Amino acid sequence: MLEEIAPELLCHERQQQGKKTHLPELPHSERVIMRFAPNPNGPATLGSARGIVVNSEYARRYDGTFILRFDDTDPQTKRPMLEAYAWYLEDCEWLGATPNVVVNASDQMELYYHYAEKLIVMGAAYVCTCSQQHFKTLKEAGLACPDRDNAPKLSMTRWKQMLDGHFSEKEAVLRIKTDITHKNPALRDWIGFRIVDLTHPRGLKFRVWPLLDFESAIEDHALGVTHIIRGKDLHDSEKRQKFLYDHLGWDYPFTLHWGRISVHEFGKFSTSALKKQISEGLYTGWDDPRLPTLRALRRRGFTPEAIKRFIVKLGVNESDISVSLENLYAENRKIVDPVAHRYFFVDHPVLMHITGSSPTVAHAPMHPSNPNVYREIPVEADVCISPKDKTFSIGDLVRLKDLYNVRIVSKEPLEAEYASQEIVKGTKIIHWAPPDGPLVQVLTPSGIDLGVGEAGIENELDNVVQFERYGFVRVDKVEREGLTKITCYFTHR
RNA sequence: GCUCCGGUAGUGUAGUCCGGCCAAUCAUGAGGGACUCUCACUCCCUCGACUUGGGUUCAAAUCCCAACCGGAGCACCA
Repeated sequence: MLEEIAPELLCHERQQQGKKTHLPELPHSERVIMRFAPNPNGPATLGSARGIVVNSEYARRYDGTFILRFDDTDPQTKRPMLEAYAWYLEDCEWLGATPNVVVNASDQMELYYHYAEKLIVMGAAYVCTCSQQHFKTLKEAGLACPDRDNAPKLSMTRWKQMLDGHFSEKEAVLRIKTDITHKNPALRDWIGFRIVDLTHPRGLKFRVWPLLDFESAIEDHALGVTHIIRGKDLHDSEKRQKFLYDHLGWDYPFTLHWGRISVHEFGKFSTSALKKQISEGLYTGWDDPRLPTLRALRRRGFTPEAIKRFIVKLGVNESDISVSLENLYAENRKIVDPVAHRYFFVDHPVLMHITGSSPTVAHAPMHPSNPNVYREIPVEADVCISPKDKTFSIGDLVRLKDLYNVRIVSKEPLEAEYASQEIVKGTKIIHWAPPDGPLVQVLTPSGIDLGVGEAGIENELDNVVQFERYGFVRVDKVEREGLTKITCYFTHR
């Protein structure tokens, strides 16, 4: 209908949409194949989520293909972690970014060797036996290594020697010819392959492994990648790879870069640093609520949609950014608040003895939007309240939410007497919990809050609920033997 | 040191390509108020930015030059 009346309006709509999501339109969008290419040396973090979300969103927008590729060709320095392959896939799926294709770079070794040999034959690559230090000196002076002019045949012989064990680690590398006098030293004759005498975690027994620039360049072409979005730390990397594309007569994909992202609440983090801290016992695991991993955020009860919106709103910008999780909290709150059941939870509870009341049952709405659906909390003559709420004075009227009003008789010990039933405007309202309620511990990014909750929370396993006046939490674990014990992960206020 | 990139409110972002409609958008945040049996949600109001200095022009956030500040790469890591 609208297409018929005003097709240009629809087009406009799409433009607006692009602006609204902060992701600008991509050029050459007729055909879009994009990839996210992590090294699975640890689980996905909030930083990885940016790569997953932005790449997959673009693929979706243009009806293209989203590829998850594991750049796992370093068995040594950034050694892949076996479990992480599946974790990444899990996290992608969780974020609604199920890849159309999943590949392991380490499965493509024959392909890389094929091109290595092709380049050697072409005279575009050579085996260099300079020491690391010596080559650096030459490079900085703009001088070629003597091996650079070796005949392709000789280079090929020496390449085979790299493969068959004639050379040991560090004794020889395969370099890609660029321009030894290029004004940017970083681009001069870079290394395509090096020797690593360490079995790959996946059990692969190659000893000559490609470095990122080679692997990624070949792989992007093999997969038909059309658009690349990645960190600007790979800026020079791209220029290196373009030399390879020139050698092979290929066109380099369209690329975009983003700057470094640092999150106020997490500071700067790296997968390797986290790995170390976990092994030292600083954290309980990769899903410790204090960590910026997707597994941790999931456990804390963040919705994938909120993470997606949070990331998309950052846009794609080359400037480095420092963002607060408050933005993520706001997004998540919008999603979770309308549906999260309300419960009372009192941390570090203190007992309030109430006189003059008869046993009753409090009716508290599961959600403020519908008072007809409520929890029932039996109350005898005592409740628990939070010490934070003990700001009242003797004689003050205090409203126990959804229960009744009491008048404070004594603060030490805490005693009150029943005052009235109906709400009195202007009365301080506090939440409370029955003394015999389940034991609840809330794991927060800054520590553990121990307290008591109300019955019913144990039925919310895996759900995000709101502990009134405390914050949102995800019910993580329920132990029912004897006294009910519940473990929650703090989401946000 | 060499090479590259970036600088719009506290934070993130739109606008910069193709100067004027930008006394600069939206979100988040902060302050205030309304609503509410939550310090949540919702609604209203307020706060707050074009790094600096030159130049071009009738007109500059937008173009040019310089400076300053910030970042990245210069690994047999990704």
